Amino acid sequence: MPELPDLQAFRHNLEKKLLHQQLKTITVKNSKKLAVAEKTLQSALEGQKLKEIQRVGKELHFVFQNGHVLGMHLMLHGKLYFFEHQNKEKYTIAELLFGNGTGLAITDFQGSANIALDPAEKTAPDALSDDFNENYLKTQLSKKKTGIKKFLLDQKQVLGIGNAYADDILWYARISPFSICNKIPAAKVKALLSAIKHILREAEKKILKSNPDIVHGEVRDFMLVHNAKLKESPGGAAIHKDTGGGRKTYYTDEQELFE
DNA sequence: AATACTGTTACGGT
DNA sequence: AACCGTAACAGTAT
Repeated sequence: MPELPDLQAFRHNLEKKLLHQQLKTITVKNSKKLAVAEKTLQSALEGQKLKEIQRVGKELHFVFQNGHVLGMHLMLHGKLYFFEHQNKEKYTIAELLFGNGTGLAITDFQGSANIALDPAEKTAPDALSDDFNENYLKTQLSKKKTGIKKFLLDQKQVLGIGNAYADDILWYARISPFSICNKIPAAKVKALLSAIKHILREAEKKILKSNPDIVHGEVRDFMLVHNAKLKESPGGAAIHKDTGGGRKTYYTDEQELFE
C-alpha cells in the first residue's frame, strides 16, 4: 500500500520498537518471492542485533550488526504488524521475533510483498537524497520524451514516488502530468524538484502527527488533488480524473502543459 | 452496498 | 531497441 512518506513513518516507528534488539528467529511462511533458502536467511540473520532500518525508495532495509541486510518491499497491499506472543494475521509472508519479545509480521493477501537477503543496490537516487538534485533531474528529463508523470513513477529514474504523490507533486509544481519531459523549461524543473521534496517531507510529518505509532495502513486525507472525495483543488479549480494503465491521474487546469 | 485502490512485472504490439 | 498500454496478482477499506 505505502508510498515513500508512509514508509518513512513506518521506518521511524519500527526503529522505535526494534533498534538494537537481537533477532531471535525469522520464519518464512510464503517463500514464493524469496530468492534464497529459508535456512540461508536464518543463518545470516538470526542472533544478530538490529543496527538500523533504512528506507531506500519503496523498500525498507533492516541492517544487522554483521552487515547483512533484510530487504522488504510491501508492494501494493503488504502490511506490517507487531505482535506479542503469536502472530495471528492471515496472509503472512514472514515473521520476525526479537529479543525484547516483540514480533513483527509482514503480510499480503495478494502474496506480492516480499523479503530479500542483501537486496541489490539501486541505481537511481532516492527522491529525498542529496543525489536527487536539480542537476540530475535536468539531465534525466532532457533525455526523455515520455510524459512527466510516467517519469516520476519510473523507479529507474527516481526512487520512492508512487501514483498518489506524483499527482500532488505535479499539482504543487503546477505542471500538467501530460507534459513531455524534455519540453519542461528550466524554471519549472526547479519548481518540480522543490515540489517533490516539499510534498514528500510534509506528508511524512502529517502522517506521524495524526498516527504517531503507524506501521501499516494509509493516511491520505490531506492530499491536495489525489483524493476521490475532492471536487476542487485548494485553488478552487475543478479536479479532472484520467484513467490509464489501471491507475488514476488527478489534475486541474491550473497545471501548465508543456509539449 | 457500492466504489476506489497506493506497485511491479510480463506480455504483446508498435 | 525503446516505448506503450493492459492484465494480473486477490482481496481490503470505507
